[in-house]
Amino acid sequence: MIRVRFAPSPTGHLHIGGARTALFNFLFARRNRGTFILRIEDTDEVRSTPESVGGILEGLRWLELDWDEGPEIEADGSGVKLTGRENGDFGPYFQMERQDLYRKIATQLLSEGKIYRCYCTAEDLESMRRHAQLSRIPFKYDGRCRELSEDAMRGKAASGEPHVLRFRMPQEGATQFKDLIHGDLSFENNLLDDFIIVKSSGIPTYNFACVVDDHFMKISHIIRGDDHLSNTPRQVRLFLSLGWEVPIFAHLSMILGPDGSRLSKRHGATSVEEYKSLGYLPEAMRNYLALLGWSTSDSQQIFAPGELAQKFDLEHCQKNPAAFDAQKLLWMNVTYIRGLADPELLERSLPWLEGAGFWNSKTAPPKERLRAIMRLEKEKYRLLSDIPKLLDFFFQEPKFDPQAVEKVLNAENASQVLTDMLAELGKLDPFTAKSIEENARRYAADKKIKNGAVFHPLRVAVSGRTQGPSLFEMIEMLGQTVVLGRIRSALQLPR
RNA sequence: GGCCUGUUCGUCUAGCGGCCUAGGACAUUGCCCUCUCAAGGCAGAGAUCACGGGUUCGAAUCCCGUACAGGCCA
Repeated sequence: MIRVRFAPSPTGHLHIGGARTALFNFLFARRNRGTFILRIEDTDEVRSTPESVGGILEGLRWLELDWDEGPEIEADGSGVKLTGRENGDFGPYFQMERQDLYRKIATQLLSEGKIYRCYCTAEDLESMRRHAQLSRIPFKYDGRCRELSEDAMRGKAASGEPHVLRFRMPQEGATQFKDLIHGDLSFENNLLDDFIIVKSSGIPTYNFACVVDDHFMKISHIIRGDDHLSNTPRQVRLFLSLGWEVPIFAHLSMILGPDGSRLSKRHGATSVEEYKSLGYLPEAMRNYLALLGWSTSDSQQIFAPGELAQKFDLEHCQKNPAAFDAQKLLWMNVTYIRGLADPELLERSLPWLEGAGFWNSKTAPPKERLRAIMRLEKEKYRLLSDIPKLLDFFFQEPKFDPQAVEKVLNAENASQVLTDMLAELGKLDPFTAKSIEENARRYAADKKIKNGAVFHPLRVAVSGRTQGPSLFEMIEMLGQTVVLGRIRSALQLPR
């Protein structure tokens, strides 16, 4: 039975890297008819926030990475909310609610002598660290509390001195584990120190809580970023000393910024939330993220719905880090937008049209008309947020681009052309793209001027700019009354 | 500083000993189409497979070293 998990710390937004890890876990689960579990690792008391939990869940939901077990949420218009209930038989899925379990396991380990109390203070550790630095050897806890005498131990315990719990790491041999991406890996034990499993506050450390949860949640495969690779031998050691079966690992390479350094804010948007509000489509995001560090043998780029879950495998995951390429993401978004059927595209862009004040559910314009307008520029939308920007002149008076006015409307003959066309278009019936075009071309031919000398001023007059949809369809869509009005206004423009 | 992992066009990647005079995609260049901008079509440029040694009849592919990058512990 395949069981995988995504285990974010709610200390910030859902990062691109986290989203990719979640995606790979999700795809692996779906591909193998396994279970995808969401666990919240909130043991960092100071940095964890409920807002982060909400944000992360919302991001996952937006990407449609639906988890089979974990916190239950309900969605309303404004976002997702925790219900306080959970799905799955292996909860709770918040680590802070699993303290009793960690304590129980720690007690057991202590009684078996596999861990020990360490009373070293921060100052003690600091001096060890300095010492190590001075003698240019790597810092490693020296294990001085490892063999405290019974008496000393009892004394310290009686006086209630604060202590941590440390794992008794074997000093010889090696620890190996299976990694589906890197192959079998082996680490020398003597390089690992007696790491802390419970802090003096009584809160378990990441390495400990993670192992306990992965065991009790029956996780079969741990798929995570390779920044955890160095932690893995410690965790394997814990599994072993508890007599638990060790899961199979898969360490994903990191995602880097375009300059090759770790992806961070200075590279631009790094959270899923930002991409959502920028106007990216979740399916484009998923597709792009899937291809960061994974590929098929034929380098397929675009995947139909469900196809990723069908084809995904860990064997084709890249070992080396991948640079995040915003340009390719954008291309992918364009591809997906174009692939959307018109009604679907309209539904998706309604929030943006509404945001721009071009639509609302009461005053319309009717969706039929919106769809027709949107179709005019469909191949030009890179982001959903481009749509209102590109189409604004259909909904409001054009904002004249000064350069366009200077270059086109102030050109020789432009006023004459517009004046003539005003008359021509005024008597045109029917007012269709076809009739408008025939009329404009005939006019140019009669006057022996270039088509462009007619078309360009018309375009700027009705839309305010030099770039836009097919001129005649645009004019038809605007309608005779509006077009005549706009040409008149353009003729009044200060020169 | 130690350890770990990695290194194929600018970028994402295919490749798992002969099919590679290295394939695809994004970006890029030119041309065509054209009422603008796009889109589309066609053509092109771009990687001595990090470097140096081996192993082999034969290596991008296997082994060793070096360099560089990233990660973890500090």
